[in-house]
Amino acid sequence: MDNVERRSGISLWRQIADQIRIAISNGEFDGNNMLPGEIALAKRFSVNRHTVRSAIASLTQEGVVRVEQGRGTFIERRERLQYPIGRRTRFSEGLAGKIGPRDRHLKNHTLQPAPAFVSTALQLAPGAPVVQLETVNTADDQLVSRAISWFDGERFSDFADRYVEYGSITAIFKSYGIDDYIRVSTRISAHHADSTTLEDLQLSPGAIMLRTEAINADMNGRPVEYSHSYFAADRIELDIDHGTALRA
Amino acid sequence: MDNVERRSGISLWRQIADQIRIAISNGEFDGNNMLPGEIALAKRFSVNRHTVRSAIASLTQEGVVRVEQGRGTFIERRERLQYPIGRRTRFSEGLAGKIGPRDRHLKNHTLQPAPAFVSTALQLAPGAPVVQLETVNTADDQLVSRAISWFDGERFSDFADRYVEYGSITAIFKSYGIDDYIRVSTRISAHHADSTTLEDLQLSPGAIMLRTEAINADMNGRPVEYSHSYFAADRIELDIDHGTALRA
DNA sequence: TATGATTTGTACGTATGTATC
DNA sequence: AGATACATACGTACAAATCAT
Repeated sequence: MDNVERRSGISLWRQIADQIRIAISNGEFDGNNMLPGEIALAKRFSVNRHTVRSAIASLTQEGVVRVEQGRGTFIERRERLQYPIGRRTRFSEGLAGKIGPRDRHLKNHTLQPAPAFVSTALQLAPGAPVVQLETVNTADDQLVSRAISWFDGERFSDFADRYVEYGSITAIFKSYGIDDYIRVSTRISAHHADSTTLEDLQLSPGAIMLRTEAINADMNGRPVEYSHSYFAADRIELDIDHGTALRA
Repeated sequence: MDNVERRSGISLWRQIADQIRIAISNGEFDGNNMLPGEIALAKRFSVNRHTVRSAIASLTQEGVVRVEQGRGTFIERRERLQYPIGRRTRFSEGLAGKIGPRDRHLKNHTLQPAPAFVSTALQLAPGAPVVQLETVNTADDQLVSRAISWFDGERFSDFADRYVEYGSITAIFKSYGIDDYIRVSTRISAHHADSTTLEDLQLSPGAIMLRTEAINADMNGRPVEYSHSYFAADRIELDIDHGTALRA
C-alpha cells in the first residue's frame, strides 16, 4: 500500500500523479498496459476517487496516459515521426529513412479575395484573388497534420482542379512552368489544439499542436505559396535541414 | 443572465467555456482584463462553482485565461517573441528587429562521462568526458528557455570557467581557436512542460514547451556542441532562417 | 503590522449519466 | 441486460494566497 502525506505542502493529487508516473516507468503495469480503475487506485492511496481523477487528469495532460470512457486508462507511448522541413524539402521525393508514404486529402477549396495577412505574405495587392486549399495530411497511414494554403488567384486560378489531376504540389507548379521553388521562411509555434484541428486529426481535448507558417517562392524570389500547417505534436517532430553546402 | 441547456449532449462546463470565450472576444471584460469570480460566474450560469471551475480549467488549457490563486482569473494575450534559428544564427550579434537583449544564467555545470545519446551526437567514444552546462535564458528581460548543453570534455575542459569570463558561446569558441561554427541539425517537438521547466521558467501547470535538440559543428564538420533547449511556448515562436543565397 | 474579506485550490461525499464489454 | 468504468454535476468544508483596511 503506497502512502501519501497530507499537509506536506504538496497536494495529494500531485503526489499520486508522481507515484503513478514512477510506477509506470518501473513497468508495474506492463501486463495489460493500463492502470487499475479509479476506485482501486483510490483505495491504494487511501484517498477519494476524485483525488485520483485529478492525478490522472494531470498525467493525461503530460501525455503519460490516455483515458477512454467505459474502458480504462491506458499508458501512452508513441514514437514521434520525423518530419523534415528544409529549404528544398520535397514530399514527393523519397526521404532518407525518416518518414514513410504521405497522402493529402483535399477537404475544401475556394477562390476569394485575399485577407490582409495573405496578400502581404504573397506580396499581392490587398484584396487580390487567392486560391485557398484546406487539406488533411497523413504519413505512414497516420493523421499528422491539417493545412491551409494560399496561392495567387491570377497566376494559379485552376490550382484546385489540377490538384486532383497531378496529386503533388511540385507537379502542379511544374504544370504552370515553375520548375523549382524553395522554402524562404518558416515560423514554428506550439498551441493547444483548436476544435477544428482536434476533429480533423482525431485528437483528445487538451492535445498540443505544432503550427508552422511557411512561404515558398519560385527561383525569382516571387512567393508562390503561403501556408499554415497544424501538426499533432504527439505524433511528429520537425527535423530542420539547415543545408549541407558550406557558405561564406 | 446567460443560460445553459442540460441534457443537450454537451456538458455544462463546455457550454460555459464556449460562452466565456465568446464573451471575452466580444470585449465584455476589457475593463480590468479579468473574469468575474467563480461564485459570480456560477450564479450567472445557474450552476455549481465547480462546474465553472471545470470550464475555466479548459480555458486555461487553451491558453485563453490564466488563473492566480487569491487574485482572480485573467485574460491571457501575449505576443510571442520571434526567436531566430538558423545555420549561422549568433545570439550576440544584433538581430534585425526580432528579439531584444538576451541573457544566460548558468545554473549548474559538471564534467562527467557522456551518456550514450551525447557521445553519439558529439561523435565521441562512449563514456568520453563531457562538460555539461545548464542555463536559464532570458530575452527582453523575459524568461524564455532553459537549456542543457554538452561539449567535448577533452577539447573544452575548462569551458565552464571561461563561461563567466567571456559571456558568449561564440567568444569562448574563439578562445579555443574556433573562429566559426554552424548549426548542422535542429529537431523541434512540443510537449507539456515537465516540473523542472515549469519551475525554471515560472510557468503554470499544463503549460506547453517547445523542445529543440541541436548540434553545432566547427568548419571541419566536427561537432562542438550538442544541446537540448526547452522554450516557453506561449512566449516565443521559432523563426527558421533557411538562408538567402541560392544554391544548386 | 495585523486582521478580516475575498478569491482560488484541495479534498471529501453523493448521485446520476454515458460508454464499453 | 447487467456489470464495470469513466464523466458530469451537485454540495460542503477548509486551506492558501492576496488585498484592502
